[in-house]
Amino acid sequence: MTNTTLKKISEVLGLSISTISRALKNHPDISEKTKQKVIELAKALDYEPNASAIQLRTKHSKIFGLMVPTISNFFYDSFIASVEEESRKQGYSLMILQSSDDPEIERENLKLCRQNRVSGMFACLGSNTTDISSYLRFKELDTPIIFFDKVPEEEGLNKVSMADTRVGEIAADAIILQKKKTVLSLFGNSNMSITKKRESAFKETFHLRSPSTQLIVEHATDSQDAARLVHLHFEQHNSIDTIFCMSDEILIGAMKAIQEMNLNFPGDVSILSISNGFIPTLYHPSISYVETSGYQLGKLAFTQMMACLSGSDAIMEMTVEVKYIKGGSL
Amino acid sequence: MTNTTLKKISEVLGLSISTISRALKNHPDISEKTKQKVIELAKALDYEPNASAIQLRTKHSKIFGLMVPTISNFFYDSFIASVEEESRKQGYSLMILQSSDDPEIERENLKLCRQNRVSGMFACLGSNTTDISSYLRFKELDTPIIFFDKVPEEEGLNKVSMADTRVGEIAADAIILQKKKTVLSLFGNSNMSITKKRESAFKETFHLRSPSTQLIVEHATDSQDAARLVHLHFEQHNSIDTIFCMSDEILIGAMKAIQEMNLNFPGDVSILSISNGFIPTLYHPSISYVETSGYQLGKLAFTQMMACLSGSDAIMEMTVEVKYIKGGSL
DNA sequence: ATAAAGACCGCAAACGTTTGCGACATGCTT
DNA sequence: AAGCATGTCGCAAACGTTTGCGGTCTTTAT
Repeated sequence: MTNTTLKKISEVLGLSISTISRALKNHPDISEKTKQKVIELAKALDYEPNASAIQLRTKHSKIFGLMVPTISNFFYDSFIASVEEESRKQGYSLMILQSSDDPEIERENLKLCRQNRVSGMFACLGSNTTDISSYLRFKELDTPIIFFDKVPEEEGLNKVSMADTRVGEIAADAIILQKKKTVLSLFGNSNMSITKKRESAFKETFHLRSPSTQLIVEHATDSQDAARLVHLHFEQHNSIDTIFCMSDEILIGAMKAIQEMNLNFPGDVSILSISNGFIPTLYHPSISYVETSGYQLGKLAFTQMMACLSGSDAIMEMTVEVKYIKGGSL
Repeated sequence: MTNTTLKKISEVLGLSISTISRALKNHPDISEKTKQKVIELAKALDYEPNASAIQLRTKHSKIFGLMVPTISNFFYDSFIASVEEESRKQGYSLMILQSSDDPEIERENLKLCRQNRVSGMFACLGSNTTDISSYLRFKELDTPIIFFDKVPEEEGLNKVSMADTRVGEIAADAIILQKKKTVLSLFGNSNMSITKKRESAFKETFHLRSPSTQLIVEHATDSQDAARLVHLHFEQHNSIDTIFCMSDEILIGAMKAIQEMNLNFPGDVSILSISNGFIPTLYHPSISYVETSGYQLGKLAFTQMMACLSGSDAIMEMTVEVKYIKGGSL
């Protein structure tokens, strides 16, 4: 079964290729009669325009690139789902790549996107990405690039992220309000800007409003590490009354440790997390959390992308607002 | 910043376009000296081949299409991650679409893939998809299409799935082995072949090996519905000693209900689930489950895709083996 | 009757590659 | 000296579209 092209239709109908093309796009130059004939035959022959040819000719790929460290992640997958949804509505497709936190793969993937001449790029930095020159090439090519979640610290780039300092503040406030004395605070990889922001705001808030609270700060590399840290500190301090987890991954580890130690919450220890809400509601009572929604972030990123595409050259750094969701654990 | 093309390089070097093209592909016709010069300049000018032009010329898009009902799902996202990983290694990109279980969107997405002339298609049917003619068009175009997870019942198609009847058997066996008397069995949407297979194998096994076990069978539409059903049956029967959940979604709902009723497991009730293992290990003790790995299924789908692309015209229906993972809940 | 104005359509170039074929020069064999 | 193989390269067509421009024919106004 050979593909049907404009040429084939034109030959059957005895018309020129350009007429067929125009007829299918409802161009005013073409008479209604021929339009009807063309459309009919096109349908009969299952004509589907060749995207490559159109891209080559028009230089509009109608494809967005999207890179995340990993797709299997509660935050990213909702972000992706959100962007995919909007893209589809606007007639764009998504090309999704995962970097696996490997700078080499990251570069390769970016190259792929450039070669496919994506119309725009959504990008989340890997945790150990230091050189962002590969990202900057998109700017040289006038391809808008929107950084999300883990964004570079350089100025002059389009970024959307959760209001991470607010996240830190709100979390700290919630804990302070409950008059907690000793809180084990678990953060993620400390060279990510997201960690820095959340951590410094968190600490700062305690410093200002409740300097007497004892803060034990740790950095976990993953779930297992978080569990290890919780075990460790509960063996040493028996005074810990609160655990704060800056991400789902860390929360999962912490909860495992708590259940293994047969601790009740909020009886024996209170828990607060930062999450999109899915994981916290799996537990009983549900975990209190500061909400960061990948879905909302996706919407924001998309509108920013559209703004760029429609000619706005303003560089924007936007954040989506966050709120505290009270569960039963704090 | 204008894009650099073969033409531009050729003009600078005073060579023909074809020579540039051949030099960059290490064609034997070109002398080492010119190759060096060309490669050097190409690098200096940040030459990146235009994928659309290549596609148009060679008819190889090097892009796979992948459609799932939703990306935000423990099973699918690991499947996607798996396929993405392999694709990248083989120099392919992935175009990911979600149908949101809407046949209309499903058709639109498939059209998009065809227009982009994907080299192959990975597809999972939506729960209320009945007409698969839109999928079959790929076959007419000689584009391999691999169905996974929720596959059509028609013959003569490439399919990979979990060994669903085995899944049902193993689950039933595990319950029988523990001599359970009354089991509340929660399945999903009953017009999906995956549900049918698991359910009939499950029932059949009980029928053969333990006809005295009382089976209460229900179909839940989602997590909430599963929770509702558990509450409902526990108010009526106080003899239920086991709950079986055919998916993560259902397990989550069931667990919520159990925790709300303050039931201990496996003390008050035993639990068995079908899952990739992530959700079951969040609870304590961890839930026993029959393992179905999206990751493995992805690998299998990919090898089948590669087989199709390398000319094999054998239609294959393959399944990945499953095993019982004993947790503490049964 | 003639000119002007639409209405309708075709020509051909262009987008950036790949590739079969032929051209030319050089060195080697008889 | 003629013939032949070999090493390097360029020509030009093709992939499937889009689009500026120009052409023809019919209609309408003068």
